[in-house]
Amino acid sequence: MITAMAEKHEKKTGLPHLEGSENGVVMRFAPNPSGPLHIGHARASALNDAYVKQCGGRYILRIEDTDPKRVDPEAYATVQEDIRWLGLGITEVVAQSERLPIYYDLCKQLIEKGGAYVCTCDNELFKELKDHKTACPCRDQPVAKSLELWQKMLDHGFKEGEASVRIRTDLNNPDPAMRDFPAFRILDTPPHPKVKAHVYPLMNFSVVADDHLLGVTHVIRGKDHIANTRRQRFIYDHFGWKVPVYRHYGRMGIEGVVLSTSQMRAGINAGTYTGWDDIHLGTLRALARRGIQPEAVKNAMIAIGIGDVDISFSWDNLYAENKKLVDPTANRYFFVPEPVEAKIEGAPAHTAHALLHPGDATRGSRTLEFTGSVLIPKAELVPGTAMLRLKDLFNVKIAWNGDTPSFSYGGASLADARAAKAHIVQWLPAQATVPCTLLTQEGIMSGACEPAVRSELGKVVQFERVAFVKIDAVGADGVRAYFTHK
RNA sequence: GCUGCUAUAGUGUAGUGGCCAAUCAUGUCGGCCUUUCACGCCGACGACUGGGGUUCGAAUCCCCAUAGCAGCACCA
Repeated sequence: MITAMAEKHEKKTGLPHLEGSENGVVMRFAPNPSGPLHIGHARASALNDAYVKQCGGRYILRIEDTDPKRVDPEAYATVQEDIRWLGLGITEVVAQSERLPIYYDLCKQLIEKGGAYVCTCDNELFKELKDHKTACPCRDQPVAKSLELWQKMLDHGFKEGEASVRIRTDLNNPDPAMRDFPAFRILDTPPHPKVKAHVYPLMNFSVVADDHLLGVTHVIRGKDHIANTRRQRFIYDHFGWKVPVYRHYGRMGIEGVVLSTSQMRAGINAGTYTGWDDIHLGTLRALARRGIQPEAVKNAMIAIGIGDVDISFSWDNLYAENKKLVDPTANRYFFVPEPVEAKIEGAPAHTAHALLHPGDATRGSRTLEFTGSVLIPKAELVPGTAMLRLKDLFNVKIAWNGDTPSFSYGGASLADARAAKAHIVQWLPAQATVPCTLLTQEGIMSGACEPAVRSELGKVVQFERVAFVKIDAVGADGVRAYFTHK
C-alpha cells in the first residue's frame, strides 16, 4: 500500500515509459537520403536513440530510398556522418533499395492471400471511384489475374503509371485516406542511383515489411505519419503479423533557419549559402559549425519529448543546454571588436597574466605583454567616460577634449576602479594582436584577438564580455570565428 | 468537405480525481558574488483556451464551442 502510494507520486525521470519496453526494444531511424540531417531529423533520431539506450536493444538506421526522385547519392554518406556526429547508438544499417526482391516476394504472397490486387485503372478514375466508396473493376478480378498482372509489372509489361498494386482495405471506411491505398508503382525515370529497378514499393508497404522482418518493436515518429500507421495496420492484419507500438509526436516549428532540402540546395547553388553548413541553415552541420555540441542537441530534444502537441522549437533552450556543456570547458580570451589604439601615458611596462578559465586556475594562463599602447573596444569610449579598468592589468584615466580621448595611467588598484564604477574591459597589447572576424547570423563583427586563439582551431572558446564562439579557421590573414551564443 | 489528433506561464515540460492557491528548465527583471555583460547563488514575474456537466472534490473524466495541427499522393 505504502509502496504503491510512493510509486504513484514518484517523480518521472527521463522519457515516459513505453508499453512493452521492459525486455528491451528494437527501434529505427528512417530518413530519406535526400541531403544532410537537420534539426527535425535530430528529434526523431534522438528520441529513438534515447529509448534504445534507456531500455536496451537494437537501433537500426534504415535508408528509405524507394523514390529515385528523392535520392541524392551523396546523402548516403552525409547522413551517416551526421549520425556519427550526433553520437547515435546505431547497431545496424540497411537501405531499402537493396531489399527490393524481399518486397516483391511479400507482395506476391499478399496478392495470393487476397490482401492486394493489381490495378490498371487511370489514376483520376480511381480517385473518383474511391471518393464515392466504389470499387474499381480491378478490385474484383480473380487472384490469378492479379498475379499475372503483377508478373507483367515486374517484366516491364507496363509503363510508368499504367499499373499499381493496391492494398485491399474497406471502401466504406469513413476516412478516404484509408481506402485501397497503393503499395507498388512503376517508375521509369529517373533511374535509381543504386539499383536497376522498374517497380518500387511505396513506403507503407516497405516500412511494414522491414519493421516486421527486422523485428522493430517500437516506432516513434511525427504525427504526419498517423494516417500511415492506420494504413499499415491493414497490411499487418493481412499477413497476421504483430504490430509494433507506435508513438506520434507533434509538429515542431523551427524559426530562424532554412530547413527545406530543396531550398537549401537552391541557395547553395545560387551562392546565397556557402554550403550545407552555412549558419543560416538548420542542418546539424551548420549547428556544429556554430559550436553547438551534439549532446546539447540530444538533450534539448529529449527535454521536448514525445508529446503530441505542436510545439515551437526554442533556440534559447538549446543554447542553455549548450552553455552547460561549453562553459566549464571553454578557454577565455580577449577579443576586441572595433579596436581603437590607446597610448597610455605614464604607465609602466607590465606583463599581465589572465586565467584561461576563471573557475580553474590549474588550466594555466595567457600572458599579455604591455609596453605602452593597447587596443580597446570602441564601444567603451563613450565621451565623458573618466576611467576604464583593463582586465588583469591596471586602470586607465581618460581625459576628453571634445570627442577626442587621451589616456593616462590610473594606478593598479582594483578598489579605485570599483569606486569609480569603471567598466572592466578586455584589451590587447597593440603590438601583439591577430585580426579576427566574428560571424553571426546577423552579420560580421570585425576586431582583433589574442594570438593564442590560433591554437584553439575547431574549439569553442569564450571571448570575454562578448560571447562563446567557435574558432572556425586560422590563417595568415587572421582568425575567423562563429558566434555560438552569449 | 471528409477522417483523426491536440489544447498547462514568452518557450519547453511535469501532472492520469484529493499531495496542485500547479513541477522543473529556459526567459525577463532585481539583488549578491566576481578583475567578463560569463558562471554560481538569492528573489520576483508568469499558465491549467472558453462554457456546460459528472463528483463531497476536476488541470485531470464527459459534452459543446473555439483554436491549432495532421491525413485524404503511384512522396517519405
